[in-house]
Amino acid sequence: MPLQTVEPRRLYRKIADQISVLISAGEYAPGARLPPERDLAKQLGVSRPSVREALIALEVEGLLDVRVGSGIYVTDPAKRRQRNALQGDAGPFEVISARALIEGECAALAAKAASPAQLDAIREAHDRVVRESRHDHNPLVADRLFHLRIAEASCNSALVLAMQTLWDQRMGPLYRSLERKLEHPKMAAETVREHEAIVSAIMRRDPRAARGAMRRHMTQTHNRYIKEWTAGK
Amino acid sequence: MPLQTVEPRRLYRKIADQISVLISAGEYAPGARLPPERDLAKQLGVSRPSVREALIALEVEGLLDVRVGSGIYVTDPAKRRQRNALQGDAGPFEVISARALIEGECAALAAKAASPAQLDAIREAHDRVVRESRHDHNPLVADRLFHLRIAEASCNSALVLAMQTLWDQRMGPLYRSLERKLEHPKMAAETVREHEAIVSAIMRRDPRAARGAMRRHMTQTHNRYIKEWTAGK
DNA sequence: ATTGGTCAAGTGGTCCGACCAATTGTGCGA
DNA sequence: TCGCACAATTGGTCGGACCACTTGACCAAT
Repeated sequence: MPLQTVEPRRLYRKIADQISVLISAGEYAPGARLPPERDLAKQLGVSRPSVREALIALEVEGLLDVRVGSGIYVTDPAKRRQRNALQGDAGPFEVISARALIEGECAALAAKAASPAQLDAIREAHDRVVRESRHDHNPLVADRLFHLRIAEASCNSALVLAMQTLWDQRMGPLYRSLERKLEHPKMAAETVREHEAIVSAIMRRDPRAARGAMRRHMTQTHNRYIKEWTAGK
Repeated sequence: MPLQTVEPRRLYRKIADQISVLISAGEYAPGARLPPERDLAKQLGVSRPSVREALIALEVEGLLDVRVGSGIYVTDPAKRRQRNALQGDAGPFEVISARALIEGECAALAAKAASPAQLDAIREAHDRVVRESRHDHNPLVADRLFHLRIAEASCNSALVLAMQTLWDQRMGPLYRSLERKLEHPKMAAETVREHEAIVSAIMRRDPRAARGAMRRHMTQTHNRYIKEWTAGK
C-alpha cells in the first residue's frame, strides 16, 4: 500500500517549511529582511492569514524575528542557539574537566561491557577520524562520533546523554574560536595517537587503562586549548 | 528611568500564555479537549484569527494537539517530553549510576573548593529537606535543590549542567511510578540521614569522604528503587 | 549646512464574516 | 440489530478592512 496519499499537512506547516528551506538555502541570510507578509502571500499563492500562521510558527521555533511596523527578519544563528535549550555558561575548560570524568568512566565501562558490534563501531569511528584528518578534512564531526560510540558502548544511556549535553556546549562563545585553530595537521596527529591508546585499551578489555587513556586525552586536549588560548591573547 | 512603558507584547502571545496557564493550573487536564476556537475567542474577548495564532504557537511548543474536525486537545505530558529536546531512554537505574559518578565528584570538589556562602546554601537546602519531610510535604523539589547546591559548589558549571540533565530524566515513563512510592516517612528519614553524612563531609573539607557519602546515598537510593520495583511487580 | 519636526508610505496587528473540509454523533431504514 | 446517510460541530482557509507602529523623506527654522 505505497499509494497512501500524502497526509494532508496543514497549510501553515507547508508554508513554514517552504520558508525554512529558503532560509537554510541561503536565499535569505541571517539578519536579512523577508518580503512583506502581503507579498509572501501573493508569491506563495495563499492568503495572508495562512502566511501569518506560518510566520508565527517559525517565530516560536526561533527562526524568525518579527518587528512591528518594520518587517520580518531572519534570526541570527548565534542568538538562536541561546534560545534553544540548556545552554549553560560552561566554558571550555570546565567542559573538558567534566568530560574527563564522564568519558573516562564511559571508556572504562566500554572496556568492561562492550559488545563485539560496539567494538566494531568504535574501530570504524576511529578509522574515519584517521582518514579525515589525513585529508585535511575538518574532523570535528568524526571526532564527536568516536567519543559517542565509546559512550554508547558503556551501556548506560544516561552517560550517553550527559556526554552529548556537554559536547553540545561547544557551541558556546569562547569555544568556537578555539576549535578553529585546532585543525592543524600536527594537532590532528596528536589526537589520533591518543585515540589509538584509548581504542587499544578498550579492545584488550582493560578498564583501568581505558579510563586512564581517556583522561590523558582530555588532559592533552586541555593543554592544546591552553596553548591556543595564550597564543591567541 | 523606571517609567519605561511595558513592552506591548503581541496579542497571540498573551492569549497563548493565558491558555498555557489554564492548562498548567489543571483547568484542562492532559488529553482533555479545549473549547472550540469560536468559543475561546468569545470567552477571551478576541477574534478567532488571534486565537488561532495562539493555538498554533502552543502547538509548535508541543503543548496542544489539533485534530481537524474534532477539536483541540492538551498534549499528554509523556508525549510532549518526547518532542522536547534530549530525552534519552535512560531508565532510573542508569540515571542513578551516572549520578553516583557525577554527583560524587561534585561532592568531592565541593568539599575542596566551596565558598562559605556556598556551604551556607547547602546547609540551608538540607534544612529545607528536613523540614518538608517532617511535614509530610513532597520533598522532591527540596531534594533537587539540595543536590543542585552541591553541584554548584563544585565550581564547574559543566558538571552542574550534566547533573541537571540527568535529574530532568526523572520525568521518564518508569520513573514516576517509582517516585510516588518513595514519599513514605520512613524513606524520607533514611534520605535525611544520608544527606547529613554528605553535608558533614563537605563541611569538614574531606573530599574523599564526601565522594563516598554521595555514592553511598546513590547506592541506597538504588536499593530503595529496587525494593519498590520488585514490590510493585 | 545642520537641525528639528512633520507627514506619508510601508508594514505588521487585529478583526470580521464567509465558505470549505473533516469528524462525529444521531436517527432512519433495511 | 446493524449499517448507512445525513446533519451538526469543529477546524481550515480566505479576502478584505482598518488600526498602530516604524521608517525615511521632505521641509522649515536656525
